[in-house]
Amino acid sequence: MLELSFNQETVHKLLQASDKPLKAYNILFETQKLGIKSPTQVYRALDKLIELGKVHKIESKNAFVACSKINCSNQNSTFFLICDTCENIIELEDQKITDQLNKTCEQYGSKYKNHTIEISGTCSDCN
Amino acid sequence: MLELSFNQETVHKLLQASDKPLKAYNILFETQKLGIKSPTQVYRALDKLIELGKVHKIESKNAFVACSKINCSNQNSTFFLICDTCENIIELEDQKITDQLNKTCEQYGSKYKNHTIEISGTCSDCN
DNA sequence: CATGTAATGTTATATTATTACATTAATAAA
DNA sequence: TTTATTAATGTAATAATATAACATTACATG
Repeated sequence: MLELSFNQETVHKLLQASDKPLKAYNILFETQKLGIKSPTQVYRALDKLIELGKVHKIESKNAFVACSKINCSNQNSTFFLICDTCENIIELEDQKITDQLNKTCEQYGSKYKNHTIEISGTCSDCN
Repeated sequence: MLELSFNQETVHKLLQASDKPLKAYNILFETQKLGIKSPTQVYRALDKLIELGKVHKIESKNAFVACSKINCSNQNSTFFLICDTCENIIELEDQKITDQLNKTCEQYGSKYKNHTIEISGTCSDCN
């Protein structure tokens, strides 16, 4: 799996070109001119891209963004600042937060696998 | 708004009685015998309960849990440990994490409003 | 008891996501 | 280079999640 397939590449490029998270059906509409025809195709591409760490799902918005790092693994300390006003999104890493979460998990005897961390607010431009 | 309405109470009680997050349509099926008839009614009750801090939405699962504290406000430091295996969920608060997140927001000039923090893994019983 | 707000009931529909199954492409092992 | 295997595709149908719209009823409070 060195290279992305056509559908994967198409979806990935669209996400990379966007400064906001995109919803699956918006991705579908945008890529229909390029040959993608059904939701299934979009979701399959997204699944793969997420697995590869090239795309993240924003759970609180049911939307998807291209990874802004080189390539995230699932085990990363990634989290998001999301602007309520302009929908801009910043992807961040902070080992301190992940360490703290790990510590908490240990206290409860839980084995940490991965996380969703999404902060809503207003970005510097909007407040 | 001292007391919950019938629909709100019905949905709240069901969630309180459950040790797992419940999905909206499961709530609907369970409460149909009690008089609730449509998705709208369930979602309306959930919206209100969330607003009151009596229920939380688990974004990564599109499911809902009763707040295990007295009553969370939205500004709380709440987060969740979710077991992938048994679906058990633990609601926690940790001011340190929230402080850290706030600090990060400040660095980016963002104004923190609220957050979604969901940790997946396996609980002490399942690992 | 009038008035405004909150909640309800009901129907329809929008949005998000998956299943199922047949086919084609790509990879790599014999 | 054929064959086996895995990955990706195409297509249609449908499941699961959530909201819109509008008419009505309950209810707090001034």
